Amino acid sequence: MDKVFKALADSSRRKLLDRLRIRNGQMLGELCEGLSMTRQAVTKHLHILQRANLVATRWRGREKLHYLNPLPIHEIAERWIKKFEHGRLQVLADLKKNLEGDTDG
Amino acid sequence: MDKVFKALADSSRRKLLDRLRIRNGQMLGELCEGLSMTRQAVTKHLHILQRANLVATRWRGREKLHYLNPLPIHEIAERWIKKFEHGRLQVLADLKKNLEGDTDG
DNA sequence: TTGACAAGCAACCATTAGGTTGCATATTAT
DNA sequence: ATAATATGCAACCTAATGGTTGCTTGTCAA
Repeated sequence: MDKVFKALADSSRRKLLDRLRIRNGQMLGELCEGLSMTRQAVTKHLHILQRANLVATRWRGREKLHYLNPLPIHEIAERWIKKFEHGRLQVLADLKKNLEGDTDG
Repeated sequence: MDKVFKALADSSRRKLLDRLRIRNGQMLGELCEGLSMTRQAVTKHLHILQRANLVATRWRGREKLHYLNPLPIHEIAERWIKKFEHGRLQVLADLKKNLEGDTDG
């Protein structure tokens, strides 16, 4: 779980995931196109995404294809974010109450 | 958006949010209890959460109370994660197809 | 088989992040 | 007033992060 959060913390990596969502199965070179970063930098980002299990790869000859795995993101939504969404209105009510009602100082 | 992702990337900070979710409106000292970290470290984490708009504060005398704001988390779920959940099954189907069906090399 | 292409590996660098320590400030209770 | 409490501020340190460069390896096409 921590690896996923860490992986998602960088905007370049989120951009890479976005690209794969739009077109899955791209090779490294394709993913590098248009980015102001060296190939090596992209490689490192992709490795981090792989270690977080957000990206799976497959060789086709000399080409390495990258596939998005949205499951970890789904799990975060399910196991973590939902906790906070559940209490959303409640917490907002609390906040309002505390910021307004309690202004006695 | 980036600040929120960055803020959520650290497990200590996620823990602090958890604590506030369980009991909202805690002061610094309370949030420090039981953590193997100095008060200053916690302060820094809370500042990062504040800058990401995940935590709001309010002074009551010399005590600084901290309130959870789950809205940014909700927005991430809405604007970002849903994109990936939407295509989840599709992408998994693609992945399966590409990993199995195409094994001609 | 030679050259071009796709990617890997390793060393290095600058910046940021997480954490500590020491001291200052403001509020409360005695 | 004084002491204890609750927090802030600033400097400092180490390790991790994001990035670069140079060189090597493997694969495909001519």
